[in-house]
Amino acid sequence: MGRPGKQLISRERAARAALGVIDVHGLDALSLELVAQRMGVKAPSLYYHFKSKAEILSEVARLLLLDVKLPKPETHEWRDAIIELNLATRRSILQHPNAAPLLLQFFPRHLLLGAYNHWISTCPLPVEQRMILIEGLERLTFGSALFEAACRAQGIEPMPSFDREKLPHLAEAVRSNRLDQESAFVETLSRFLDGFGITRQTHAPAPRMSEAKVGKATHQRTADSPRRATRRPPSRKKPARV
Amino acid sequence: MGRPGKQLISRERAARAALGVIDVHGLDALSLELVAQRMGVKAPSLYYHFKSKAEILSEVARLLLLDVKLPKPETHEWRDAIIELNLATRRSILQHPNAAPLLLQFFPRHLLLGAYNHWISTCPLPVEQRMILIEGLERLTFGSALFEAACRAQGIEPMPSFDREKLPHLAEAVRSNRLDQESAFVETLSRFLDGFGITRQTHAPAPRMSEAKVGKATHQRTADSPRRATRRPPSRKKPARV
DNA sequence: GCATTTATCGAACGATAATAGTTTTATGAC
DNA sequence: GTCATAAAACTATTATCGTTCGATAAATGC
Repeated sequence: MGRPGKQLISRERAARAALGVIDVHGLDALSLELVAQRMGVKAPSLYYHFKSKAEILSEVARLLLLDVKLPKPETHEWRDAIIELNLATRRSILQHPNAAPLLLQFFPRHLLLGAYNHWISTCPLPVEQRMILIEGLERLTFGSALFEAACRAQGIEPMPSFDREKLPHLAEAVRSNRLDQESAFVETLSRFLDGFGITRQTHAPAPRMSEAKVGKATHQRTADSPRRATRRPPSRKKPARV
Repeated sequence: MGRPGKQLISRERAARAALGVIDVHGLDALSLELVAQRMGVKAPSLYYHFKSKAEILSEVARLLLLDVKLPKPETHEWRDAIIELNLATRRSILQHPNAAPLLLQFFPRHLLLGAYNHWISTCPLPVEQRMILIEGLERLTFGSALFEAACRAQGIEPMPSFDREKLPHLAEAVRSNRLDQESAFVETLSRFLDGFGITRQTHAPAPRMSEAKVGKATHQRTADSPRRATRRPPSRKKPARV
């Protein structure tokens, strides 16, 4: 064929094609031939733009984070904003559950450094604790997203079936847990931030047991506390995605 | 050769051989031929005991959790014990950084259910919060271990080098963070438990970081902490550390 | 002692990542 | 405009690896 009039392959286009293949056929079934086929080219041509299959996968991992839909800043205080950001990150990852494991091998942390710098600069904590907080959030968010992605990719439930008679306390705890996975994630973030003393900063004098917190935050739930149905993401206006 | 006098291959032996290969050569370089070679057999023989390579990898993932050295129970209160358990889990995983990613694809959660049942039964929280706590700990522990394993497997540092002039706040936070990865992990667990109001019960004289029992990062808590954690969002505090 | 089952091996197949060399077209200097 | 060079695709090929199949010989059971 020789050199075509217009360039057929770019790193971005190839990565998107690969992501598409992974979404449909799964990570194990990804072959360069499928990627090339989807782009209307032949497999070896990819080696002009990438030096290996791993390099393509690395680019796919980059895509997963590049596509994070950032919530608009400024509107919230630090705690709310960081929860929203991590939630948005989780949602983006879970849009491609089959590709998510790539984030482990090819984690593009440099993509995050700018954001980290910003969040650290406004973090209401002593400086020597800020890295701990940021890294903890990172592990929670990606750990949570990756494990749930793995479940979805395999079509299994997060909690496998087990003998309720043999594990009664676990069964009771599972039964009593009213939160879906996303709400549980937000709750987990909230608790972690609570642990650092980062609570919702109302401009009124600090309430002892603040109601109306951002995420899902948690009050002691007595048996008759009316619980909001299933999910209530931090932003009031944003409906949870399907 | 025909049938040998003594069975040469067992699922366990094969999984251990595979784990050995992975430790030395990495996950990508794992081939059935290397596994068989290490056992003194031929590759196709493995298919008498496993139906696929994936099944072998699944067994390897099981090994990673089976080999967790459980700390002796009863000696600590709930909080310390759960931190020790998660720390032990993390250490076990990090003994095989190259194999760790297998835990994502082949997570043997059923191995954990018995332990979860036990920890839930003694968890000092309202029942509807216990699952959130346990799952949060799971994500933190495995997320942290997997990401650090990935770093070690690739021989890179957790925080990549960056331009200190462009990201001054991040640089300052990194510089001020005195905790190594393991201590940071324990600190993260502690903060998360704090967020649930699960604080240390002992009123012993405050141990300094380096000599604390569980890791280095159990911070002393003021003696008036309520034990039964209904809800106590800790107000902002500055633990005197370093 | 003989048939059956068990647990290995050898050979071969198909898929696939990667390399090498070829071809055609666009680009830039004169 | 012409021409040399680089760009960007292709074809052909190789090597590796997961997997299957049939053969084989030792162990087991009646």
